[in-house]
Amino acid sequence: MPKIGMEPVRRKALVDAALRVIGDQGTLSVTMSDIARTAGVSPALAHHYFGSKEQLLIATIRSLLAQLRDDAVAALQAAATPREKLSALIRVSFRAEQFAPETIAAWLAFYSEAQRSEDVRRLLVIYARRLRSNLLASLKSLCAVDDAERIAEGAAAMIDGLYIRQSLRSAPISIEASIALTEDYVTTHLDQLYEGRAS
Amino acid sequence: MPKIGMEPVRRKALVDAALRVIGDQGTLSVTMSDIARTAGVSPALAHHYFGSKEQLLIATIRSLLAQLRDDAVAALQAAATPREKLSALIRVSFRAEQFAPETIAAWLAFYSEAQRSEDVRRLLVIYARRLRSNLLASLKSLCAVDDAERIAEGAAAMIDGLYIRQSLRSAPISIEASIALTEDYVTTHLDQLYEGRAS
DNA sequence: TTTTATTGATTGATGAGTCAATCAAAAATA
DNA sequence: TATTTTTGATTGACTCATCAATCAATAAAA
Repeated sequence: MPKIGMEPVRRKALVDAALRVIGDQGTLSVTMSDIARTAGVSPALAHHYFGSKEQLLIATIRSLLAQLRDDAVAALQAAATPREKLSALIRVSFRAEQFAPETIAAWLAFYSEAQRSEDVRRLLVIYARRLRSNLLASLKSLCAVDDAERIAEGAAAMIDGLYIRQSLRSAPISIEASIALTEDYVTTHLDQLYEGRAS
Repeated sequence: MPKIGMEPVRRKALVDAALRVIGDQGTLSVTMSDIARTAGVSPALAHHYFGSKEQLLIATIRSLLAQLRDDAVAALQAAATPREKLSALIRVSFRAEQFAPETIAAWLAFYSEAQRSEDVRRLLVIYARRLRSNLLASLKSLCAVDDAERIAEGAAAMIDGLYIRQSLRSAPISIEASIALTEDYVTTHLDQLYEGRAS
């Protein structure tokens, strides 16, 4: 079997397998054996290519993040006006794929891991910053900078919060409802800036 | 040493120790030894009183929840009007103690565990429902029921989201800022219902 | 003496990481 | 073309550490 140039193929297979296994089990306490089996290779090979479980996990988060970034970039390009870009960002966050129970479970596991691993934390901070700054960029065209910052912070928090609530699967809020709630937040706060000027 | 009537004392000590250790390490993958040592007893005693690690963890979540409930009840009683009750609920959620990094780390760990343990999930659902219904009760006095439901959902999501973002400790939003953001959300949405009636 | 509290010692399971050995494609050589 | 050498890919078997859970034994109250 050994053909040459297997490395990239195996790396990708292992990363994909890791994401699937983590999502299914809802924890980072999955075994290298589980991941390797899902990828169709031996545990030893996983160690051969990634050196340690920690490194494989980090590569897995990176992959998730890259995917999210690509989606956001594409969505932003397809949108013309700042207001449309805002909506596009919100919609991307709640994509069916992103909002799938297994994906959410994986995110939660990573957040929890970030309490221990500085590397993981740094990666998640990148995600948080990116969401915030993407929102901010569009908002700045629509209102004053300090208002924009406040609204971006609020919208980002609401998006993350809807994720968490989704993870409990109790009275699950639909994707559309989540989008509507976030859109409503942004719209209402933008409108408010140009209507009432009382205290 | 063996004095009689130790059981409740030890149970409490173990639960408190569990919460502290979990908060410090940011994971439920703490050892019974760690917890027992922190509580000043042997690991065997922890098993004696709780039967298993799982049971000790469940008792720990229950304790966190009970504390939160008591705080909420007290805060609600001290508030007179529905609008004041709303503010009180928001403030309780962001109490310094609740918002401490270790407490947040513990919450995250429990959310992650809820993906696996039905018992844990059920307890967290109780928390989510309670927050939502507390908010709802006050909101119903201030606006139409369907608006109240929407606003309660949004406020609850924002509170949870601010927690998550706090857990990353990047550009940490202060307690006051978190309260202000949530208050602003509620206020703006309530006001909006009585001002603009355009599309 | 009986009961309750408590622990040290032990067990059994699990899982990360290592390593020497194997296998087959590719490259070099005849 | 046929043969040998080299090298990347791959794994089974093993080590070492960790940890939950058990249990028999001890000590102090009642």
